[in-house]
Amino acid sequence: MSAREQDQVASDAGLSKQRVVVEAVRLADREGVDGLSMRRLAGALGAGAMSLYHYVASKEELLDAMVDIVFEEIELAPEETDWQSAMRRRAVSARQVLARHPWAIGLMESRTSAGPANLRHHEAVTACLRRAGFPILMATHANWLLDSYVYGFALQAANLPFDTTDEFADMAENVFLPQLPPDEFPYLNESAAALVAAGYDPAEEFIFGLDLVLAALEPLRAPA
Amino acid sequence: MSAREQDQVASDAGLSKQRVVVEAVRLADREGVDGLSMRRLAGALGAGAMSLYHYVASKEELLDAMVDIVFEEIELAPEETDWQSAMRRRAVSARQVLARHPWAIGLMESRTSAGPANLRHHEAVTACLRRAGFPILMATHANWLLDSYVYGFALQAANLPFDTTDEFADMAENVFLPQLPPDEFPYLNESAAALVAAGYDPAEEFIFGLDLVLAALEPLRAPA
DNA sequence: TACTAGCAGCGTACACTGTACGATGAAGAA
DNA sequence: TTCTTCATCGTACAGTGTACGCTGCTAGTA
Repeated sequence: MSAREQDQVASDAGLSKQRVVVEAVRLADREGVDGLSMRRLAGALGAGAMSLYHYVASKEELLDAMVDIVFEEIELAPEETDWQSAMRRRAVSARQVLARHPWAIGLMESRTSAGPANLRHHEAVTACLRRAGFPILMATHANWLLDSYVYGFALQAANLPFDTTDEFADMAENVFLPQLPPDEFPYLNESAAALVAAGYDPAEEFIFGLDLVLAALEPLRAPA
Repeated sequence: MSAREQDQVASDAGLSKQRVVVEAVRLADREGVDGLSMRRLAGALGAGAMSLYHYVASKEELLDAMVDIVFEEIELAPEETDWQSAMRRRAVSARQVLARHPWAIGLMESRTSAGPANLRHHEAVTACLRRAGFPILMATHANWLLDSYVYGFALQAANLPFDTTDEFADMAENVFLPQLPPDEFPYLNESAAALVAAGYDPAEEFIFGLDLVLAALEPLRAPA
């Protein structure tokens, strides 16, 4: 089958691995990963359940492919700017993508194989750090630190029920504070009240830690 | 039922929420969270499947309770030392616990309710930071940064197939390097080779980023 | 044209899941 | 004795992943 015909099929009614995986991502975004079953996915594609197995060896492989599609949405570290700007852009992009597909975070654990998109990111990040003058070991440390921060932040943000200043204030006053006995949790009470009063904005939290980490990494560069 | 009788039941053949949840954690450790079904759990407890529902409203609630048990294993931030030592101890303990129960990391996402053990940790960490002189907003930032690093690191470590210098060298030489075309991934090739040659030890990776973060947070303290 | 091979698609079936419902039997109270 | 309460569990049902094998279409060959 020629490449042209493949495109034809993919954009038409016929199935293809692309179409299956993309629709699976859409379904998981809409209904969560628990709502993703082979039968429902097939239904969304107007096909029979077993037809999917012509494009995907198993549900596990489907999940792997879904995770890799998510990685493809993340901006690669750009080459033309200074290393801190490049790392910041990639981290912010990753955070946005993982906020769009929160199910992908939990899926990364238990999935040993790094997909091709994941590998390309590691290469681009390593390239950026090495060109900025980080020795190999320091670039490895920086890679771990940055990825840990991004994934960990996304993981925490995924189960918090607020994204904006107003939502935070609402949750703090109507849910957190009433549930936290002041004598048992004095500091949490103090914090929640003070953050609400100060108009705390959760959306800015990510950048703060990110910039702190980037600044702390700066001295680890060797003079070029 | 008195507290004594409850203990009796818990330590005897009879069921109890404690016994159910503890056995569920053991099963998940042994077989992964996918291998944990109500029927298998009941079997491990020598009971019928439906008996579990007298102690747990649903499997969701069971998973919540399992996550909270895991949090209980993490050392609370000690009060008697300087803030950096206290934070380091807690972070190292959390990393160890999450390495023992890797399934718990993926479970945290999708679980909105913070259990009591989780709340106690946040209180203890906040208390430590506040006493060390961090203003409320800075303590919040530090909390996010430290937790993100710990969880993100645990998440990454959970799907890596190596823990020691030897395992890393073996994987790098026999799996990574043969799979990475040098022209497409020049920097990853260079890094893998250099790290193997230098006897890279993955076990030390966690402390490096942790100490870097702690040092970067130090200047954010306000003078007491 | 007729025959064939390969292949996309899918219907059925099986072992397994979470759990609703109701039965069973034991223990204690009246 | 009878009644209530409660832990335990058997059965059943809808839904899961997927092995197996049947269709019908298309391309190629003779």
